[in-house]
Amino acid sequence: MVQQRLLDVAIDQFGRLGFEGASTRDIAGAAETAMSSITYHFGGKEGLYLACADFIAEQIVKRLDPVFADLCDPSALDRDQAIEQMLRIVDGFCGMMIDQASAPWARFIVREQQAPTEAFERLWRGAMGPVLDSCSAVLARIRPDMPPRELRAMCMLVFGQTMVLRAGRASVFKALEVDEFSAQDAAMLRALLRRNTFAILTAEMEP
Amino acid sequence: MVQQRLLDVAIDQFGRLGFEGASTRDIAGAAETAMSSITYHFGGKEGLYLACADFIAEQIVKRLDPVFADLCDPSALDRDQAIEQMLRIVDGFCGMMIDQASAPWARFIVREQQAPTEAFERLWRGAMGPVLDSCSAVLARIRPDMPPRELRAMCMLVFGQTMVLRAGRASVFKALEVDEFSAQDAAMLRALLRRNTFAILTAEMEP
DNA sequence: GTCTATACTACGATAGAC
DNA sequence: GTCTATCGTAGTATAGAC
Repeated sequence: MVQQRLLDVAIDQFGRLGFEGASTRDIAGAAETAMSSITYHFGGKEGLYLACADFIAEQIVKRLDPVFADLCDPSALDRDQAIEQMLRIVDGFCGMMIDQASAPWARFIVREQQAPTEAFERLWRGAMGPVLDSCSAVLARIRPDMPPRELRAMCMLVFGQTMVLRAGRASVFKALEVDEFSAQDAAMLRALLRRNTFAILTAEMEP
Repeated sequence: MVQQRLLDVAIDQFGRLGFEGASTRDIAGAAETAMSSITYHFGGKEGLYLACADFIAEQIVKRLDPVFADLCDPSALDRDQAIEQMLRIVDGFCGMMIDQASAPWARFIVREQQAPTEAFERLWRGAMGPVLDSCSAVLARIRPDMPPRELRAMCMLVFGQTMVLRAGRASVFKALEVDEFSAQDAAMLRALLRRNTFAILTAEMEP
């Protein structure tokens, strides 16, 4: 499928070089098609860019689906169940962040966050917003005292611990003195993350 | 100073548009000088880019200096002092991440991390590496049982919580339903972060 | 639907006046 | 040191063949 090949290459190129830096010539070339296919299928460079955002949102939802599948009604969870659920969610994020498959998506998204455009709106509405809603619903069962905005902020901070594995990957590599994560590294990071998250979720309110 | 104006504009443009996306014409124009000044002062586009990295590293070290100033010998700290020190460091990071002044640096750095070049080496050697070393030395006093690589990984995860405030700022804004951080938002985030960090640092080793 | 060919614009680098 | 002028290259878009 030409469209799919174009999307795959475009996500990679836009992620690495940015919207302005990527060239439709190169994208079409790497997708082994003519430059004018972009115009035909997506209406131009910008249309291709937005289609990338939509596609990524779709993929993220698909990737996280198993994590959220058995979470039909968060308000039915008791505290311990909610904690266990939250640990599973964070571990799911962590897996996605460590996984090589998320690299192109992550590059694209991280770049969008720095200077958000219409593409970010689509990413948020399509994937990130719904995920945050689910997370804060679970967290609300653990911290019933917390106001909604604080719950959401808390989710973002916890999420930040996993995000650094992607958005700050070059630094994490330097810190661990490696060029890629070994299975042992991944296991260590997951274990640390689970422990940190558990500590955060179960801490007393007043330090 | 023409050089300084060029650096300021270049950090902004490179951060927003990437190396390939930014144009020396626009940079020179916004810095109110001729395009050929870039060749004269920095040897070309790439020289300017690397000079940006060096300048940012310098600024970060300067910005964090008060936080690390009274940390001459981390190995002399007892556990409680080390915890207090770590909380101060994280709060310092948090302040830097929330501060508008760090926005252009962050854009530049986050972009570099996605596809590291020589500029990232300079950022790491100049600022991030030394900061990590200091942090893990302090953390070692709190977790004397932890192997060095795990200490460094732990620092990165804790750091991730603050990094999300910059690298994932667009998402945090969405989560809090704002367009910029109010003083109250900043205070809430700092308080949450302090509490989370305290919980992580003082948690039992086995969850 | 997919390609080739082409029009038009903007890019980085540099030579040379001042 | 700073500017203007210009060269060669690479960008997007589009018209038209097949």
